[in-house]
Amino acid sequence: MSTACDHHEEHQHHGLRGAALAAALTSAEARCAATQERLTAPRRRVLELLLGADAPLKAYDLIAAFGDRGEPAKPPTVYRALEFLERLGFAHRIESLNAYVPCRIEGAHVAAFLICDCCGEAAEVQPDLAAQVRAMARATGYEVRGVTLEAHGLCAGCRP
Amino acid sequence: MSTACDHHEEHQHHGLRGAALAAALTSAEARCAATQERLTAPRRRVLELLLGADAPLKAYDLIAAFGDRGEPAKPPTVYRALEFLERLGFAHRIESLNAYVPCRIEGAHVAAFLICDCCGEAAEVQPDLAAQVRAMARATGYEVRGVTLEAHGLCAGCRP
DNA sequence: CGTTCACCGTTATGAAATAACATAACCGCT
DNA sequence: AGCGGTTATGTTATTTCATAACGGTGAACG
Repeated sequence: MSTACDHHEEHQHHGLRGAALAAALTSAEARCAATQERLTAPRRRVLELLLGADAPLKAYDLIAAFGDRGEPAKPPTVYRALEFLERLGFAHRIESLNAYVPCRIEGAHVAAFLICDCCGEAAEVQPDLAAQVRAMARATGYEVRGVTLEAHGLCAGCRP
Repeated sequence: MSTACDHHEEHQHHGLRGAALAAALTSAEARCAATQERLTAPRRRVLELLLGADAPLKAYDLIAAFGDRGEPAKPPTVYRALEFLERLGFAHRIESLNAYVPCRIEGAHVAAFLICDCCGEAAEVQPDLAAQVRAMARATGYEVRGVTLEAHGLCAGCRP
């Protein structure tokens, strides 16, 4: 599921549990309600799985974990939920991993990640690159609609 | 092959032809020779296809176009060549498209692209984001090994 | 109360990438 | 030349990732 890091002790968990998880889901419900969007059962379930995970999840990880007692979901169910969650800003796709993470930085932003190739951690950060990319785009008449920024390397815990 | 742009006349060609293509390949040979690397037949062929293309090519486009008279290559042949070309800096993978382009900016750099979602053009640019990403990384002890930056939007020719 | 629209479940298929193993070319050495 | 390590290629098969297409269901709206 994730590239395990054998030379370091277990990483701290990032996934939400119990009350924190429930609170995050309730918050998501509220944000949906505010914009006439519906956090339906499969969408909610996929968001729950993402929020509870300690590392980026692949689509087929979600498909396998979807059911309550081992029954997997059908691929379109999960892909449709992911599409919705991305559209509303609840989740991001990490292109270079074919994997998904819940959004960790609420509010308007360009999603950017520092990905550890050893332990699999993907830290979401908030770069101020809008200005630069915009400047470059303006020089050529290009209109930016979205930016993907993904750094690969080693996190502090995995550096030698 | 590329998302055609029906509301604008044909785009200028970016692909190299004839003498320019031959010169680029010869230059690549020279750069390989200087570092004890070998630009073998399949590698050269894949590079030739990338250099001649007007837009990012998918791996299976390369596989289909590989042979002289329609015979496709086997997937590993092309994937291995692409791996080599990326390692030497002759080509880049665009993660958000699952596609490949020849490197258009010689020399050390972080590859960055302004991708037009309408006509498929992918302009390589040279952002000065190393400083920013490095600063962010240093703050958390993260060691950067590579950065993917891909903007999606509309190029000047495709804007309404 | 019926239409409309978004959403869902399901089957099937398509597209992208790699595993695993066998063979061949290159290179430096004696 | 002949050997042996190394690098690259050929080949088959499989795995992983993603979407097309279609029919049914239920909330929302006049």
